[in-house]
Amino acid sequence: MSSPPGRTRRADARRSRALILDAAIPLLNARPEASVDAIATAAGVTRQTVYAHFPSRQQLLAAVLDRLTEEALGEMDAADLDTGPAADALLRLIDAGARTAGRYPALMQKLSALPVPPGEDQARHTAVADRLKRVIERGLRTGEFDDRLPVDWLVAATITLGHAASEERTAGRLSAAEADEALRVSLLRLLGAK
Amino acid sequence: MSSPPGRTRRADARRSRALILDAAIPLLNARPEASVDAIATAAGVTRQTVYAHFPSRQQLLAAVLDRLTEEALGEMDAADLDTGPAADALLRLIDAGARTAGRYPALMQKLSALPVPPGEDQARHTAVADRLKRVIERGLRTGEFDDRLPVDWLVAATITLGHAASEERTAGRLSAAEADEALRVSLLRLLGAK
DNA sequence: CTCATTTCTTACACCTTGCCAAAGTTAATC
DNA sequence: GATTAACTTTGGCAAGGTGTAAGAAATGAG
Repeated sequence: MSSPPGRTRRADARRSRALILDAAIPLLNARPEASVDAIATAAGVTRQTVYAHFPSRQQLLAAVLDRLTEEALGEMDAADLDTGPAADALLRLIDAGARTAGRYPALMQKLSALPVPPGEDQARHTAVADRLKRVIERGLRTGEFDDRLPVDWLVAATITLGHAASEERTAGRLSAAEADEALRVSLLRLLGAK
Repeated sequence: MSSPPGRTRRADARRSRALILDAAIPLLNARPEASVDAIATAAGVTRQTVYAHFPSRQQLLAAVLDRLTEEALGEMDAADLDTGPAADALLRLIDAGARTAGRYPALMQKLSALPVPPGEDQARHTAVADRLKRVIERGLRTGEFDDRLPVDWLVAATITLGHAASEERTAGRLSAAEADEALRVSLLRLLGAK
């Protein structure tokens, strides 16, 4: 799987794994039903090599999701979250996440329907949500946000509104500017800002 | 598909179609990857009969989605939407929709990842969203809601918040009462209710 | 009752997932 | 640099799913 205890894998193994994921992401985004064989071919590798790294198709998809999550986290951490008004930090955070997710819309759609291994999802959810949570909690502490709703709900609602705005934009029902503005106003209202 | 021009189909054909959909819904909800053959068997029918009614697996799933949408619309129309405060009507509406969708959580998850035939989705989206839109527009006219955001965005945001509350509840992160309350407060804030 | 529609049976071609074993290659280690 | 273990490839197999087809049997409509 991702990291069997601590063993050091050979260089070509790591490279193959990376090649597979690198090829899988754009391919699955273009054609979400792409077969394992198609992914292997796109990666310049044999199907059996894929199975050497990922026990099943689903675990491959899970690894793809992990990769994308890391990518998003990278962009998120580039936005400094402890500076300035919590509302602004929140918007920067949402924007960073949306930017990554927006790069692979079809893929995100597919991955969202993945079976949820109870423990594992927690980690991914936490990784993204915790950053959001920290910012929201800062806003609550400083009185910038209203604390009459549970923090975890505010986190979930913020994420889902971010998704919605992203979708309205890619569906062409809102321009990029309109979507940004709608999301901004909506979040401020939701959080009972100021 | 649903209604080839206007021909009158034989009684047993209509019955078979209904049997298939009736069987497909609970089966797919329990096991979203169920094969066409499994669905046919559950319906007491042959696989070829299924293919006689639905050209492909995906079109069968689309028909299932249509069926569920009708079901939800039925419950939605049972709640009278033109009476009392728009906010209350909105909550009744959301609740009706959530009740239907909540009956088949796994299935909804799967169906949400269906390929979207551009024209066709419009009809379904409109059917549900229009009812929401009408209520929201009433609230805007009466000044009950704030009109500084596009109506269509408010509709989309309302739907997505409804989904989120539903998920938080089924995931056990919020009790039913907490979810209701969180959704109520959030919607009122989002809509800028006075 | 007759006929057209619908269903059932049987069958086929094709694709995908997973698995296995043996033979080749490549990188790590001494 | 040679040895050894890890990794990849080649080739192949079984199970199961989708989609299509043709003829026989059943069933509803007129």
